[in-house]
Amino acid sequence: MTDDGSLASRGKPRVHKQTVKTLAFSILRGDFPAGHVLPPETELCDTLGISRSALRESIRALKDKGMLVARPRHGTIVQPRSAWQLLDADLLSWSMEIDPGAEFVLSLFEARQVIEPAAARLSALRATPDDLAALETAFADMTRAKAAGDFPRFNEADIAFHLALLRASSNVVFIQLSNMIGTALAIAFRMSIARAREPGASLSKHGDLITMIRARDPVGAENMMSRLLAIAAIDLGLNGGE
Amino acid sequence: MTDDGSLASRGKPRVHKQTVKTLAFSILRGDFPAGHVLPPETELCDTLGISRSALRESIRALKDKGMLVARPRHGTIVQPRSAWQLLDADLLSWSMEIDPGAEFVLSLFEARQVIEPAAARLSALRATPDDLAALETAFADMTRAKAAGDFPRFNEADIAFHLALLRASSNVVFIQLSNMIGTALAIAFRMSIARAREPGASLSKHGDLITMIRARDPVGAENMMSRLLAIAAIDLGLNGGE
DNA sequence: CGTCAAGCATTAATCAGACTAATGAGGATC
DNA sequence: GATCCTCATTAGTCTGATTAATGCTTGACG
Repeated sequence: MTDDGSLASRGKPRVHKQTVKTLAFSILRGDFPAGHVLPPETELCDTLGISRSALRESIRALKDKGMLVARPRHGTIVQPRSAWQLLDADLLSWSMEIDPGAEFVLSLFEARQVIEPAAARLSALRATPDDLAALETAFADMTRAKAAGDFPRFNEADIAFHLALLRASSNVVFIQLSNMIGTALAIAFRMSIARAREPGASLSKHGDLITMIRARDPVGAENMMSRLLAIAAIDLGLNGGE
Repeated sequence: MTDDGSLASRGKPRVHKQTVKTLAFSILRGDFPAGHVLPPETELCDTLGISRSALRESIRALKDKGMLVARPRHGTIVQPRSAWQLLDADLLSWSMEIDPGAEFVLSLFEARQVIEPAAARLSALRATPDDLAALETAFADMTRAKAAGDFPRFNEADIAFHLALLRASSNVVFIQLSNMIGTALAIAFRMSIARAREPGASLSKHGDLITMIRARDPVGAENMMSRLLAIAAIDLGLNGGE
């Protein structure tokens, strides 16, 4: 799921996976605009130099993501963006790799501002010792990475922290949105880099949040997370939504 | 996407789609517990009476949903629930059809309590005339259906209302969660039926919500939606989360 | 007896080509 | 002009053969 062919991710460059990415990128890049019918299967097989089974499995994947629809006699046609399942793990990472788009970035952050405080509240009510340990570990990694000036590693630990928080909420829906949150954080990091800002100004707040959760203070945890995200919003140059 | 073979949904009973459902149901029902390897492709083809291409496309779909993982020499193994992408449209409807599960239902409702008030707030800021018209139409349908005592139709209109609200928020992430919200509402409706309760006690609140949005009152809209959901929580016998 | 490497067997992944079915277009019929 | 029939196009399905990945067995070696 997380491995592409680009990085030598231990082993096996499956054909259809590569094809899926190729086709998806073509669509994302706009080579095939919405409503456009792409060439017949046999022709595409020729172009891509693969067999029909492999191509069909690739197309199946893209159909399940809402990017394509196939009908006999008509061909395979590209669906408008509105039909895509943008929260799909693959689609999310691809569109991030190409170009997230300002509107999408804003939507992601708005969603974080709503979901993460709620997750913090629930975590304060339900977090298990294991959950707290995961949060502590991530926080320790963040602290260490910042001290070392290793910002990529800091971002990684930051993401781990927020995902651990979602898991601690014990809410299945929130946990399922981990991909979205993780992607949003990765984008935020890249934007910070682009602006030559130092990320991690809110490090101490993360520690305070753990304290709140440990103290079983749902209101405090929720507020702390809101404040944390408000700082992040300023860092990103967003107005914060209010 | 939305059509199954069960209902005569205008035309074409595709083989692999039926197979996907069959396999998914077997897994959901627990015939194949997590970690279990299902029979080799050739054998499964025999059992199901289909060709390998069809079976393979079906398995691809389930792999993309996180339910299966295939490795040469080992076979295709069933993944634990934690690896499944539960917010996937198909998976959501299937697990609802089989058995939602109390924990999952609670998670869905908690997510609604967080997301929908926020969507209401954003709608008050951004709703276009078209969005308002969609809300009005859905509300009118609700009113009419309730007057006629047609509860299934009422539920349908209710879902349309909430989806229109998400769309009016202009937040891509919220819009993408339409499936989840719709499913949650459908479950809520079935639970109400099971308890022999009359749904729709909060009808007037929906109208008030439209008024708030029309008046561009974000705080009022958010509060109204929260109250509306609190009523729904009571109807469902949930404690409401606070 | 334990360790490691080569070969073997199993299974998914891929390829190749034919056949089937759905469906819109265009022509024949009235 | 409208209706029905035929046909061409394209995705869907089937069949079976080949390739590649990988755990397991086996046996050599220490």
